[in-house]
Amino acid sequence: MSRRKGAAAAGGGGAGPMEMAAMEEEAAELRRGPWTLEEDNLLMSYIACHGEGRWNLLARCSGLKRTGKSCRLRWLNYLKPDIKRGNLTAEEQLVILELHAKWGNRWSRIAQHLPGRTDNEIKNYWRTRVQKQARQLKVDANSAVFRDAVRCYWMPRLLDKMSMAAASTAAPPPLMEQHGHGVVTSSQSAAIGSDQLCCYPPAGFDPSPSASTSGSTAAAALQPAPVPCFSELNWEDQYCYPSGGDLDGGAGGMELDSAALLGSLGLDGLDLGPAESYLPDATLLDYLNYSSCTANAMNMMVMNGGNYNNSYCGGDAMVDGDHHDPTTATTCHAARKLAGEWGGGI
DNA sequence: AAATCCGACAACCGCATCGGA
DNA sequence: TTCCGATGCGGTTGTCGGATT
Repeated sequence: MSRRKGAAAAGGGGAGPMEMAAMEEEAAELRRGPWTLEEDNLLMSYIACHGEGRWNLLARCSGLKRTGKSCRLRWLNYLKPDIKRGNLTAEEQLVILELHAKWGNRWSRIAQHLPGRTDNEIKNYWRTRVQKQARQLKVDANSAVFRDAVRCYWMPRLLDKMSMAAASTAAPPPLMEQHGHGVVTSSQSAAIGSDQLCCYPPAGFDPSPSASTSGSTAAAALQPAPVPCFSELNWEDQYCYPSGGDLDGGAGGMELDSAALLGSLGLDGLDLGPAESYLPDATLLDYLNYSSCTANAMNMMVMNGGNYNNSYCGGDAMVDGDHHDPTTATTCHAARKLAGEWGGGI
């Protein structure tokens, strides 16, 4: 990189020799690069006395040999007391993915919806992790194909994590909140490591724009180890109970405990009506083999205003005779019901 | 153990916008 | 209305530390 030498480069035309000399002298004194502890303390104590703003004045009067811009950035991105540090939670990642799909690279706007996070941090997250996934898929991070991949495979995995974190801590599950901007997550803090992104498509995903849903070439490119899906965590142990018949009507099987499932989703008391009115017929094996995720279905439905995308799983779960997941079906049904109760304006 | 690679993030830069004189 | 300094925003790069060879 051919980086310009600080403010010295800004000293363009119009200035006389004396002024130029003064500017060069000033520029020569300006510090660049990483901030020291002393500089941080100086900046913090100045702001404690005089408040934020007027950064150029601050830079001149505080004794810091930094530009006003540099001071502002250091304060906003690092020193400000309400800055939240550490890995982005699954929920925060979800918000970023959703809002970026909506607004694009409007980092500061996105940051406004993530208290304690800076636009710089979000931007870095996007560039280092999200774009990496796009590169592995060999698609543009801003392309519709990649957005679909994010929505259909990445977001559900994040929602899985949220569900799993909720289950492991016995804390209340994610509650969907209705915000003006769209998504919507609770305040869980399921912090995950930077290496734990889970964005892998199922077999059959092909990112090429002209491709159909078969013949995956990109699945192998997405390397993060799959995180166990909600449905892989013996959901039938949690939300089913022994009954005289399978869900498909066979003998000696399990029946879905809708109340328990809805309770896990924070939707206690939601009246779904009779299960047979929306649950499909299928064998338990079908359910176990079907890697759709209950909480995902719920959240995705809510995010999409009840218009669940069949390419994911919900539509199939409701109508496809080969693949059924009663938990998904239940939550899809619940989401549609909620969408209706909320006036469809989710 | 040393060299190299790579990811994460702090920091800088240029440009756009805003607001006051 | 215009000018100009201050501020905000997004793109890009430098640096550091851990992982890998």
